[in-house]
Amino acid sequence: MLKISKKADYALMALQHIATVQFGDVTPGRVVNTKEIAEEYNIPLELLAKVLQTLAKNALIESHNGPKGGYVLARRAHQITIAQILESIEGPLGITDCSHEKDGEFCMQRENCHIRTPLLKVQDSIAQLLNSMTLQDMMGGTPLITIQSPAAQGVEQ
Amino acid sequence: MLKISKKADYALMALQHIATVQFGDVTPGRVVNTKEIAEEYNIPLELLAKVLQTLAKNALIESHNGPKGGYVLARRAHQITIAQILESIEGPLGITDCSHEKDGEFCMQRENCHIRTPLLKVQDSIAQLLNSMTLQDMMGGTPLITIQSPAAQGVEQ
DNA sequence: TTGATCGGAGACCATTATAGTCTCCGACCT
DNA sequence: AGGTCGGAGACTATAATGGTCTCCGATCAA
Repeated sequence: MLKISKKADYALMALQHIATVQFGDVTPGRVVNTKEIAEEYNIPLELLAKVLQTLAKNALIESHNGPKGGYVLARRAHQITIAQILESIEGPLGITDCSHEKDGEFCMQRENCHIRTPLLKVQDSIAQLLNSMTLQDMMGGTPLITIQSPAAQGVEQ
Repeated sequence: MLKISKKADYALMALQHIATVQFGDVTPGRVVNTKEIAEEYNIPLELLAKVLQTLAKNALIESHNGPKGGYVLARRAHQITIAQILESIEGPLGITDCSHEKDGEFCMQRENCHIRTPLLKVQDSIAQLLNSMTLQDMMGGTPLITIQSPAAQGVEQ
């Protein structure tokens, strides 16, 4: 459950790769093309192409046409959050169908629904988590954040 | 993205309802049948039936056959976590395909994959969150937990 | 200036997951 | 014994997913 799509997976791999190339020690600032990433990670070329195009449209990367073209990060790695990446590909975070109900839209359960509010809290927590992690956290072996939840203590599993 | 299924939604509503009836002030200990829940929340009866059967199989509720039959919580509300409910319906939490890879199974990207470890951390955090919330937290208007993540401060959105 | 190399964009397709329905069975209480 | 309940399975329609194919336009370098 709560699985992210392959496309989102590919997006993360690609951005991690671009970030590493761009801000690494070997060839800093180099432009990375789709084929290079596809081959490195065994991702279907054309599918990855669409993913990268989407990321470019969402201004996470910049595209350069023509020979020697490819992609470069649009911002520094620590300014690109995991949430932004995932949302670029999969759309806004929404635990439930009613997370983004417009005015006048109501799900069939709404009138008696008692779980909407708590679920939105859960969603907010996940959003916080995904917004607190950046591309930079996925580079190198830097230790990652762990969640401290007040209610977490004393809950046996 | 990261949406839970309708079935899982229905499971949460149903359990919240059963818990409220069972531990509420009005008719404590009463057995609740499928039809009652389906009508209260506008859930398709037969679909809800399957959901409740699954929950029973996973020992979250106990079923009683025959007239005057129905369901009762198998444990007290604070001993049933949101994680347990969701996993009963949707299977184990898994952000990525490779979350539950058995020995010898490898996704095509595995050999060069640099995002697996960080993603598993994210998954752990979400697991913690869902395990720290119980059915009881969904009853009444009790304020719910909020996540405190060390990296959360100073991250602009 | 022309051609190979890149991204941009769209239609298209197969497979799977989801949401929901229908039918029949067996347990049980009265 | 009959009506009320859950148990279980097959079945279907629709949508999302993952992936492919084709054509276009930009661009650099020979």
